[in-house]
Amino acid sequence: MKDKAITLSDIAQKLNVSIVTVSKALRDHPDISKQTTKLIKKVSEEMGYSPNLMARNLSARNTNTIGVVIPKIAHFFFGSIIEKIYDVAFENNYEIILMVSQENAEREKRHIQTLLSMKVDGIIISISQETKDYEIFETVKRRGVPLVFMDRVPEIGGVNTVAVDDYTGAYKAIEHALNIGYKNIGHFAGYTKINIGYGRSKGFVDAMNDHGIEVNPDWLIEGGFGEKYGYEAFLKLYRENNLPDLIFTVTYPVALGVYQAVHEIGLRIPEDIDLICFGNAKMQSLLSPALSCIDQPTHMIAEKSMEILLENIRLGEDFEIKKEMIDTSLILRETCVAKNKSIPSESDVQNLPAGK
Amino acid sequence: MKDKAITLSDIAQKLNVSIVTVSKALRDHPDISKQTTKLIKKVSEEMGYSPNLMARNLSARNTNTIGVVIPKIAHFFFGSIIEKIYDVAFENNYEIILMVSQENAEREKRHIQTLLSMKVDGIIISISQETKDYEIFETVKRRGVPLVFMDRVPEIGGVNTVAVDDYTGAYKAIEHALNIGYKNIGHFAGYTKINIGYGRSKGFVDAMNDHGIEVNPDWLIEGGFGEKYGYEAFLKLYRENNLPDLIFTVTYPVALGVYQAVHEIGLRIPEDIDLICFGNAKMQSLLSPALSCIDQPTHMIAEKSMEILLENIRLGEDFEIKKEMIDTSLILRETCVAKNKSIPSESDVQNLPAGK
DNA sequence: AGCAATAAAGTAAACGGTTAAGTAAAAAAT
DNA sequence: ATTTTTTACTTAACCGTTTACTTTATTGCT
Repeated sequence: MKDKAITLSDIAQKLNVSIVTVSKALRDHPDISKQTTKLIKKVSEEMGYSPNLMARNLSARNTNTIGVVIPKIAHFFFGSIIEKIYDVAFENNYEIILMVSQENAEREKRHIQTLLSMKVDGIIISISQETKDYEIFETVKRRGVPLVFMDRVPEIGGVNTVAVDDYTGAYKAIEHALNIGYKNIGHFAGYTKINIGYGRSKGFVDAMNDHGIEVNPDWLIEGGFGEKYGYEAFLKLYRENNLPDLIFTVTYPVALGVYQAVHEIGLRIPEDIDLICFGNAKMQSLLSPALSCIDQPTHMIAEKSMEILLENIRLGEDFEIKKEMIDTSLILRETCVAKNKSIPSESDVQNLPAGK
Repeated sequence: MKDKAITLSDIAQKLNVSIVTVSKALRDHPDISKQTTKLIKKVSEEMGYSPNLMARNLSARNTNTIGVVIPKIAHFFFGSIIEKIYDVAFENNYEIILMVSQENAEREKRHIQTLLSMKVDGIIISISQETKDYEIFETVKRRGVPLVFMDRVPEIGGVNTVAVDDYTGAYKAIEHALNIGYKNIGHFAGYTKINIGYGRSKGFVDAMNDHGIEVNPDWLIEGGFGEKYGYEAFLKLYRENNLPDLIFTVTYPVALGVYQAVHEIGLRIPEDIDLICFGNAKMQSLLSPALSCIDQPTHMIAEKSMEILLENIRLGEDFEIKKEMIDTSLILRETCVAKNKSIPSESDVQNLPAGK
């Protein structure tokens, strides 16, 4: 009942030529005459031939495949990065093998090993919250597999990185907050072991200090990058009756967690507690109030990462390590616009629905 | 500088045994003694061996790999389905090859061909908006590759499907709307060629008719499943000065588009225009007002799809086609709760941040 | 006309594994 | 003590391609 897949050999037999002739013809090799090539292509089309990629990759030793490892997928930030990566890959005739670590270092390691086993031509990775052991990355380097760290980068040398300028982004946001009159500012900082946590946190602290304000240690809470952490951190402060006037959250999900908690308690944003976060998402402008943020252009992160990786793949040993820093911009909506007073924001043009 | 990857042959040479012995030992084949097995495993560990999956899959003719094709990825619905699929695959020692069609039929077809070329063990697909030609799916069937259609299913027989009970979900929602007093109800219906569009639309129409209300054709607008369509459809009605009291949107992004337009115009939800949509997303409860919806359990969709596919893979020819229907539930928040009057909703327990 | 160059194929080997079919030595059965 | 079975390996063949090297016929050049 079920058709076996057509192979080069089937076509060769039918046409009474050798397998190699077919193989060459299908790849427009000059060895084969125009005529024969045309015939072979026609017949293999008719027979419904599709190459066995396992065999091809095995023998050709490159797979035209890129491995991507991310910590989470059902999140706007990674979702849109991934979407762009897929698009760029498609344009360049590469396939993507996507792995999701679920913020688990052990799983991340296994995924990378699998990618190596699959002989991907290169790897883009955004490391998990818990990744501490960088040994596996050394292995990747030793294998000569091009590697780009994206957004979350470890502190090791000799690797390509595409990171957001977390420090400056956070600094600018806090500076703005101070300018409109805030002094009691808290920070939900996530994991400060990772560059993004560290950079944002440092930007916060420096901005405060540079403006002569001391950071209240009770208001600088570490934890994670997800909603749960924002939710709990806020409840903790609330229960202690020790709320700042403004909270700067390390990610947008953390801010959502705060929204959730604030909603449940029955407080109002920004009157009772004001908020700003690092990271933009389409729907922030639809929150009530619309959430101001530091925008990190996900498409640019994805494009740059792919650009660097593809070039690294092309040049091989001749490629020189690149460290890319992506600029952020402050998007002000209805939070953090005036101390304890909400004013309508300018319409947020960037968030218009994207064209098809 | 760069290490070549270790192969079976390297290990065999070092230990003065044959390649086959190593291959068998690593897979705990009974042919090889406990002792030798242990030694071989130890040595290959030390040497950092990792199997070449291309080679393995080529000769073993199964890849332990599942292909997944979805139309979009940076959307909550697909994002969370994918996340769950990855988890289930991981637990079952399968790899996922994810392809994103971007709602493009041509691209979808190419992706499926690639998956066939990659010799995936099975395919899960949610077809694009525009897919009309089902020929490629026949090819998949003929090749004997297990196939599951998920959420968006075509009208062809003899295939596994996991679909949401769109009709009943829509029907119940409209019935509720009618019960609280709405009569002038519009529907942004997306593509009614696809099951999800068709089912939801039919549920809407039948519920209206069964309650003795005629559907106003001006208020039944077809288009797409994205924000842009919701945005534009709403503006169109607004400009024509022909707004219904309540709009039921085919997806959650369409509703977001409406929110966007409503915001920009300066109208209020639900006072000026009320809204309910098909599809749930974590952040809907944080919108203002919190958006009521028909919840489709993404995790269940993902789990069922994987369950059916894995069983189909296991049983092969003996497997009997399965058609799974997933129930929905109505989640009422702050929209569509009382005609032209917003009341606070019960707290939405399901949307508490998920535990780590 | 004679010989090198070129065009259009074909052959052999390799890619790194797996599976099936031997084989020699050791253990068990008669 | 001889045959049979089991144990522990090895050799050969194959998975479906590609690449490097030959072969054969044709063309071009002097």
